[in-house]
Amino acid sequence: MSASPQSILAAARELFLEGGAERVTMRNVAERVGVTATALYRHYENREDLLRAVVSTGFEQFASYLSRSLRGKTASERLRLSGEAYLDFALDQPQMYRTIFMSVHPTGDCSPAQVRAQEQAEPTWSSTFTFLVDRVRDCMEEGSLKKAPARETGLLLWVAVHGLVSLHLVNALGEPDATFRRTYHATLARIVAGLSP
Amino acid sequence: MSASPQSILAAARELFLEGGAERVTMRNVAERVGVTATALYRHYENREDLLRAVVSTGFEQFASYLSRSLRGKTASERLRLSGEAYLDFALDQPQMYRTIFMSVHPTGDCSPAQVRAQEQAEPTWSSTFTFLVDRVRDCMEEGSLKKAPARETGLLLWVAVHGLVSLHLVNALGEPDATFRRTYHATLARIVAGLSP
DNA sequence: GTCTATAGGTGGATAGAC
DNA sequence: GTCTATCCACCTATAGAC
Repeated sequence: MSASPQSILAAARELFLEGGAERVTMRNVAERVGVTATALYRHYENREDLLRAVVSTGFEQFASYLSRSLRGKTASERLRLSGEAYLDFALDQPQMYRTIFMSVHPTGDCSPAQVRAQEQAEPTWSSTFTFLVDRVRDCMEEGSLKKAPARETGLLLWVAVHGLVSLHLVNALGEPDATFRRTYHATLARIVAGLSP
Repeated sequence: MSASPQSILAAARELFLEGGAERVTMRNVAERVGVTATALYRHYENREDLLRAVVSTGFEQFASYLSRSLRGKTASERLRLSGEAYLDFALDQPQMYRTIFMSVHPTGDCSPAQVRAQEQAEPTWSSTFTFLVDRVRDCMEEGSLKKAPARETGLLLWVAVHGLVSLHLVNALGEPDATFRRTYHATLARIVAGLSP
């Protein structure tokens, strides 16, 4: 059996999507690849290193989901598509969403693992926020949103979107995905209505 | 040394507030109480039992925070105080907030631990939601909120409040508590403005 | 009620043979 | 590159002496 970094990463990713980070143990990954645990250390320094690679793929995927929304022809269409992309990612990859947006990434200097996790996570948060603010600004220039500080409006939208998604992902709303999509759309529509001219 | 159920629970609670459930191990608790781990089994059946007791205190505390808001004299004052109580709880007991509102409690029948956790959690979610909806209905009758389906408006407010709090608790907003309080108030004010007559 | 001793489990990581 | 053998750390939980 030959184990490439790619095959190892793929196995680790599978396990992660199935059951989150805790499921990604050297032993579990090795078993799925078809080698022993020690073999993995030829390709990844340690578990933390492997886990970081897994989460990296998640960050990239999230960014690619969001960027799809730029294909919209009008500013308000692009904003709508952003909301859609955000929802799609959360429902397609709930474990990734939890890791990126629902896990603690401390501010203070802590363990090296957490410091590195934050270095990855922070750009994702701030670029998510920035992306939304840009969509909002476009809409304000286009006239489809009331003029207001774009950062405040962007935050308001992010908070609503994340609030909905994260409550759904812990089953606090008690809705299946399909029903939740309607709740999501309806709630956002009401919020956007309050921000429209 | 004598170890009462209370002293054990207190130690477990301390550890939980410091570092979440994972820190609550029989060994850690025992060390803090001043006995050996095996002694704990005289007072709690097992770790799950002890952890459940810890989380129970959190649920009760959350309920007591919320109920304080009923002292407000007008409906809109009570709604405002509810938002304040929610924020206070989240900032006072972030680990508890995470456990109650940011941890997965699966819908399907899973391990006994998760089933029991859900039995505890679900009433808390739905009673939180119901509590908010009641405040909203009061406000609508009072005329301080536009007439609309109270459940939808209540959900909208819960989503906003939880979105703000949970992003703050994972440090996604990069604000210290004091600054965040202002962001919280400002954002909610804008949302409520959109719902006012 | 609390102790010591102990069983049995999961997981990360290394040394050295092949 | 991968294996076996092994060590270490940490956890839950029980049996039986005191």
